[in-house]
Amino acid sequence: MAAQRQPEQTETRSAILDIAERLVQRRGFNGFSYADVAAELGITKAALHYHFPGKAELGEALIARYATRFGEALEAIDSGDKPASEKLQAYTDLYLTVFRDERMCLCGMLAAEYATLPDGMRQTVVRFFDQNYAWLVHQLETGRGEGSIRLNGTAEAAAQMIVGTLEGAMLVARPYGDTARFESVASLLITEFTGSNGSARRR
Amino acid sequence: MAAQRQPEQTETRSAILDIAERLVQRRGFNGFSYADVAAELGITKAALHYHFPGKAELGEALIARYATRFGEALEAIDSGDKPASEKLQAYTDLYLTVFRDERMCLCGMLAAEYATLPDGMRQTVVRFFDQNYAWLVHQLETGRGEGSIRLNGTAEAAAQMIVGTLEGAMLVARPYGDTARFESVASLLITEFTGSNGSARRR
DNA sequence: GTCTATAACGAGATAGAC
DNA sequence: GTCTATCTCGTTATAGAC
Repeated sequence: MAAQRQPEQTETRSAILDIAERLVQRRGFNGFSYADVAAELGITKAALHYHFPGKAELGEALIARYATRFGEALEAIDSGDKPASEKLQAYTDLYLTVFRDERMCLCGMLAAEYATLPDGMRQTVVRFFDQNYAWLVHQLETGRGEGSIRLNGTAEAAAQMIVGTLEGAMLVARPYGDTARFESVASLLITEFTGSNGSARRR
Repeated sequence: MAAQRQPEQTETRSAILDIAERLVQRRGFNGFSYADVAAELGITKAALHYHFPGKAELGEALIARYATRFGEALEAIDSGDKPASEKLQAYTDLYLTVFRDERMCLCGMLAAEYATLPDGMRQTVVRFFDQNYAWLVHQLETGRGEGSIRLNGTAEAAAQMIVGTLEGAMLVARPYGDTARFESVASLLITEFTGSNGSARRR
């Protein structure tokens, strides 16, 4: 079990993705350039084009990796033996971690820029959200069954509200750079669907 | 009462703002250019620079006008003799109108691009959100007093949740171009704070 | 895999005529 | 106020050497 990496996942390739990911999450897909990535990594722009022929391909690879990792995080949450309400809390913590690093959710950022994205990236963004909705619907329905989750409408509508609220809370808290702003919204959201406010609020 | 316009508000100037506003709301501040505006208006880029010396000044004027109009809409809602719960419903309808025109809220879009904005624009964006929070806090506290609004936490936290949820609902519904997605989230939000779902949902 | 060099284009901006 | 002409710079991308 020596190899931890996938074939074709060179270190340079993943270093490029790391840097580009942070730049997109902070500045947007239209707010960064190959030159930014190259400078930070200490190689030339031409070398970048070897790994990713164009910005569109880089963008798609970015979303694909992000979705894979997010999916793994969701699986990890789901595998625990906890009530759905606590899994929902863990879900909101994923967003909190992103916000704390002064980033926007990658796909939230790309949703804003959606009209300017190449076609391949658009489809990949939609798949990311679909993945989130499917996971949440499963948790919400499970939670409704076990009594840890309270729903006023369909699980689908609730899932859309959860994703929308978390993405929006990140978005509007960004100009204030204020984690407490994000956390208080997340806390209200948890309260809405569980009747309690999770473990976050103390006073 | 002949003049309806402000001094210095020429028709060209406001036509530029109209076009640029729509472009920013659909494509983002980093996703449009002077050339786009000029082409659509049928003048040259140089003429644009006469009205707005640089993109930063155009951007600031854009937000300032947007905030003024939004403020007028809020005043109009507030002046009606209705319970706060209905004023909150009217508030969500403002967002719905924007979404129906395939636009993002101007300042929601700019919040995503916040890290790349010139300083003057940043401050103007923050003022827009502060204006919204102040109006909502007033409505929520009034509504709590008259019994039409139910709050689980502070009015400030609720105001942040409302803005966050509406901005986020617009954001994540954009890739799907689906008004129903936005509406169902807005409806759940209204339910959360009033106990009823407003006038929107029928089945 | 990474480099130098350069092409090709678009963006924001300015000068000066009309 | 709007134009033509031009400038400078940044961005994406390619060719070909090492």
